[in-house]
Amino acid sequence: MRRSREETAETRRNIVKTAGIRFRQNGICETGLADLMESAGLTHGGFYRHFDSKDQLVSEASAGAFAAKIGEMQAPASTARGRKALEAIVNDYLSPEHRRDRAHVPSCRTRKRTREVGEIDTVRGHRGDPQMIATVAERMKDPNTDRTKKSASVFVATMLGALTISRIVADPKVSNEILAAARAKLSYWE
Amino acid sequence: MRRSREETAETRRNIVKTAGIRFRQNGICETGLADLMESAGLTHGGFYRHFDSKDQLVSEASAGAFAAKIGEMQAPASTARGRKALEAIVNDYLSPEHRRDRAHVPSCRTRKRTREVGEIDTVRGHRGDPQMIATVAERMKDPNTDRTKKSASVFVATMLGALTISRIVADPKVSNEILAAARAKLSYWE
DNA sequence: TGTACATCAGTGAACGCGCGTTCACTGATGTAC
DNA sequence: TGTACATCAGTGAACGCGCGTTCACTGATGTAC
Repeated sequence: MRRSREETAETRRNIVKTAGIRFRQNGICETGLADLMESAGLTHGGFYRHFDSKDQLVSEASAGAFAAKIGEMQAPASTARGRKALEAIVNDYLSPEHRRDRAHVPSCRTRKRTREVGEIDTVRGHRGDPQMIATVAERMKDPNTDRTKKSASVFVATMLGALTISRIVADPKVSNEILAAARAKLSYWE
Repeated sequence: MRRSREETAETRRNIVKTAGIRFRQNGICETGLADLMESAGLTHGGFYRHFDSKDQLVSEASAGAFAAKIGEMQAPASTARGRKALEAIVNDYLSPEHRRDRAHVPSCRTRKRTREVGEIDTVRGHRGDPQMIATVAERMKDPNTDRTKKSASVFVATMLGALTISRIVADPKVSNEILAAARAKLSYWE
């Protein structure tokens, strides 16, 4: 039952979109291809008409999620500068919604190779340079100075660490307190 | 070829010790039981004379590593107080040696269940309460106040985040700079 | 515009690999007498 | 202190499960004429 070009493209987009959702909900390793394809309304055999491997899908889906995240961060941030801009980033990054994201589970064995994805991409960007640090630095006063770059990197570290701990801690009350404490600290960062 | 009680206990200790090393070097999932047992000078069949499952070994090995880490942290920390004590903790936690540790890869599928281990245990402790935060709080002035507890949790978040980012970043120079920036920031923490 | 053939999206089953786990077996240690 | 039997640490092979990947097949779309 061959499909038209449009239908094919639509199916592919649908798979990527579904993957984005499932990866976030259940984690990447925990989402099997059969599962995923069923969610997308297909059988798993057809997967390889669209992708060379699960790895490829993971890359594509997390690239999409990454671009969306950076875009989100830059949208409110670009209207403001300094304190306000950073606040918007922090509030988004240290939000309960982001905490719930499960696509961050970092390592997954596909055949021989190990791929790292998820949260890491958000921090790192896709070419190895820590893009999130750059984004934060841009919003600080005196960007491009060495001092600011260092400050931004520790700023991001604090966000990432707080998010990680908030995900680890069992008690949701304690977890929220940690996020709040980090937000407070970051609000008068210098 | 039954072994004497002493030999048996020795073998068991040897397995746990070897596991500690291998897990740190190669990660937990990446260390297969066959590999591991061979490193310990045995064949993998005998593993189940000593442990019910790989999970059990992982728990035991990381409990050992965890205890050692906390002990290490508390040893120099207990001689000093305030700034000095924290400095010792930070220097240890944000050291290149700790960065090289690969036992932190957090998620691993063993049959049906998913176990989280490694770095997480160091932060969390073994009963769900964030033990590392408590350890840091104790070294601050006015411990037991709410303010200090919050400060300590963000302090630990910053350490954890900086370590995580330093592990992600490809360029070792940048990686070191991030660790250094975090150490600097944490040295005048209030 | 129609016809004939190639293409290929999607199906459903099977393959294969890694790796944790089990098992029959061996022979030295431990225990009962 | 010796003897007979049970136990069990360690061996090496086999099992089994999950899951990514491949494959023969189907029939609608795309293309050539």
